[in-house]
Amino acid sequence: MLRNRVKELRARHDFTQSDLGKLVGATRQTIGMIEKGDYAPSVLLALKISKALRVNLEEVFWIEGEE
Amino acid sequence: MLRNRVKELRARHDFTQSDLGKLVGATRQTIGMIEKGDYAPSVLLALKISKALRVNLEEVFWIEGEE
DNA sequence: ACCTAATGTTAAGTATCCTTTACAATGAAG
DNA sequence: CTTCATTGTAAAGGATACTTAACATTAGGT
Repeated sequence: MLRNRVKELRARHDFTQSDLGKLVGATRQTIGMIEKGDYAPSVLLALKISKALRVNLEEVFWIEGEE
Repeated sequence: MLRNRVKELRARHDFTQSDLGKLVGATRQTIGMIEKGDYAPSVLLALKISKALRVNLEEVFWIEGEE
């Protein structure tokens, strides 16, 4: 349902999962799970992630199948 | 921490809490709680809400105190 | 071959979201 | 004043997010 580009955008900044986790106040496991698509983060964490990756939230997270 | 303009934007569309809830697949109570700031929705629900309100997610939800 | 950083992946537990049900408060319309 | 739609609120429970801890795998550097 929810898709994301966290892994791609994180790599673009040369952040490790740990780096990004620290930047947004989450664990590396949480980042890993989100990248894998295992679960959808809260909007709070999603906002922090998109801010850390310097893009709009919709460029990181979007609903699969929307037009 | 998380602030939002759901109530204001919902009124602008003449949606009741029930209307918006049905549009996004949530209950009116959930919408009410979000408007009240009682909790931060999932990014999935937040995306659906911003889509129903026809604005970018960041125009509906934002982190208090960011520059 | 060894060491280390990074990632993958599980399991268990805590925290938070979200629903269902229920009842109260408000306000507009008759 | 009554009726109805809307909203506020709260408790209980189910679903999901997130953490901590642990161990495995991969890749690079020495």
